Amino acid sequence: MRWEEIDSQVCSMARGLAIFGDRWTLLIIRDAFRRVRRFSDFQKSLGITKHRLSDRLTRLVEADILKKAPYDNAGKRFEYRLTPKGLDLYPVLMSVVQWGDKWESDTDGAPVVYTHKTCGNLMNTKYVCDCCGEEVRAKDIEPQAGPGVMNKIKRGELKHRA
Amino acid sequence: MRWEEIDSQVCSMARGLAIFGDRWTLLIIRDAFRRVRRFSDFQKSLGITKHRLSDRLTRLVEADILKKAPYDNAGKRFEYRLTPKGLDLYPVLMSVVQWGDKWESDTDGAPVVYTHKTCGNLMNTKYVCDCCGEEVRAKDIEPQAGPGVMNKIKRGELKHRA
DNA sequence: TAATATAGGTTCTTTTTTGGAACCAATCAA
DNA sequence: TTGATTGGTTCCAAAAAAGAACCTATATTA
Repeated sequence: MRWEEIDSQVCSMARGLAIFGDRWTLLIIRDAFRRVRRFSDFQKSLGITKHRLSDRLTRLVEADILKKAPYDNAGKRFEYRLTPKGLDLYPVLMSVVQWGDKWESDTDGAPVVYTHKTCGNLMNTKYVCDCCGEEVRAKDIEPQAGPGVMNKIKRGELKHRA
Repeated sequence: MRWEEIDSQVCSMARGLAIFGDRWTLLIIRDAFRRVRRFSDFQKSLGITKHRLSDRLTRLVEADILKKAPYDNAGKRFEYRLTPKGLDLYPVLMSVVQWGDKWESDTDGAPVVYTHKTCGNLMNTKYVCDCCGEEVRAKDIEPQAGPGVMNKIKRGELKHRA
């Protein structure tokens, strides 16, 4: 399968990865959360080539994850800021960080720690069921075809999987 | 910067992405969670070329995310199963899925829904502070240099960032 | 005012990574 | 015994990424 076709899968992960499943995109978004906003600052922070950065920023704007806002009087220079859709990626980033802290830290420990302003404590994050509040584990979860699949089957656009 | 150097950053996200920050790897892991275990089944499910799949499986085994286990008598055929380190990626996958469900679903709705066996309800996941239980939002969080950075600064291996 | 610097790119060339097809050896099933 | 299946490897062409040079419009400095 060609990569461009990957988001045609009826799968939210494939659709997500079609947008940020590459080397740099999530690192750009990470920087955006750290309040990096300008082209040159992204470049300094990441060590990415200008060409790549330009391309990725354009795609992120097209995907409505970043938006451009002029910041000089002439209106010819822009900064890139997270949209609500982009801000919503926070759990994705934090879950990667959390995993990396646990499994890929060297003996010095986690590179960054987080204080939760709301409660004042150093924070670890937990992934919970929003209904019972219990921590989510793969084995406790039963996936089933949802409306995005069922409706397509009804209309004959998708075949039943065995 | 060359991509191979990316995991030299003192950043848990960069280190994670060095392992699964490419087109296919997270989709392979997604399939592993769906109990896909054999080479040919991964291939059928993903539409990835054999070459790529072979390479990615090898890397995932090296990264201790999958392990090979023989499944025929002669011990010459293997299946790939998630290790504890691999199983720990569940929140990463689910946070991508959750985001995709919200922002990239077509009008039919989410492709897959999840029942939480523990409480019996259809589940949405929530990312919370493990201390106060409140949902985590970017603006409530104050990142600070952690031991992984501080210890290196003490030993003079890293410069202070402004 | 001229020269220089900076931001935000684009263009060009080389290297690396993919995709696709063909091939291969070991097992299995008819 | 023949053919199919599994789990790959090898080879080539196409696409994507890295690196450097170049470009244009402001802003700054001499």
